[in-house]
Amino acid sequence: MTTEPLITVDSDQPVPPYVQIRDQIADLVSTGSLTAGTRLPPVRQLAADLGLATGTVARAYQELEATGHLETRRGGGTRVAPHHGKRRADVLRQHAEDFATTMRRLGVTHDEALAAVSTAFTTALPRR
Amino acid sequence: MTTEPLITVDSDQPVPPYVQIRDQIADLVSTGSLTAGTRLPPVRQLAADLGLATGTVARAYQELEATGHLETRRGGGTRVAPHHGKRRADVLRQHAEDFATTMRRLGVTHDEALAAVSTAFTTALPRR
DNA sequence: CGACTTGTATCAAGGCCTTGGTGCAAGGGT
DNA sequence: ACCCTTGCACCAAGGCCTTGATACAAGTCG
Repeated sequence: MTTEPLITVDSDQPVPPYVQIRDQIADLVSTGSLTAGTRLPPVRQLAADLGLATGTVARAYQELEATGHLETRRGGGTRVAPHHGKRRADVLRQHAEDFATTMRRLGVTHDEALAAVSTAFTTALPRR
Repeated sequence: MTTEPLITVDSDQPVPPYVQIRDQIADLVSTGSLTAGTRLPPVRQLAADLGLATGTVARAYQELEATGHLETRRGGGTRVAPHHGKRRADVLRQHAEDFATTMRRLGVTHDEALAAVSTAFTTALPRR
């Protein structure tokens, strides 16, 4: 058997393929599973592997470049962008702010929110 | 001029009207702005006020009943459900778990996450 | 410098979701 | 018991988003 496929797409899921690809790669980059400079398969190859059109994969790559996850050069391929350290911090802060905003909207206090997160962290069982 | 409209819909926004209605009411209930037993306008009236079809408002009410925010009785109107205290706790826990899951996925530590939330809470400026 | 690799642009086709409008059913209030 | 209020179901119309396929442009590498 070949190497485990980097990306998989489940057509049963309601979320469109290009989003699945985008989010999966974003995760791999954010978690460090894909290090800076790592080259990704060309759009045609990945599209062929997944049974999709090139434009679909291209859209995923494109949005990932816009968010700073990837860097692309025509003829040179697509690679993981170098500054993902700083980006992770931004992503973390963004998530924290969204969470805080939601909590305030619900009328949850600072301490209450922290306690909930702490509990969730220890309890946290992956539910996927 | 009449009383401040409880709900408003902005057709320019990309999010569909029924979602806008649903989320706004959900917020009002969660924050306690609408207390248990408070009666909401009939679907026809709210629809007329907003320039929408009855079915659109009905859908919002329906989903809110499914999530436990509201209770509806034909002929009796739609009212805020009584147990929103317990519900708020559930919602809080759910958000906390989602946040924790995301943080783990990003490889963020327990302490790091708590610090980020704490910071976000003090910084948090409403962004609407 | 030239052929090849790779991402990009474009446009039509298809599907999914949302909305309007109308008629119906259930329950409330007098 | 009756009439009225109110939510619900249904169905067709319209719009937005996504996809496929193909042709094109821009770099790369020998």
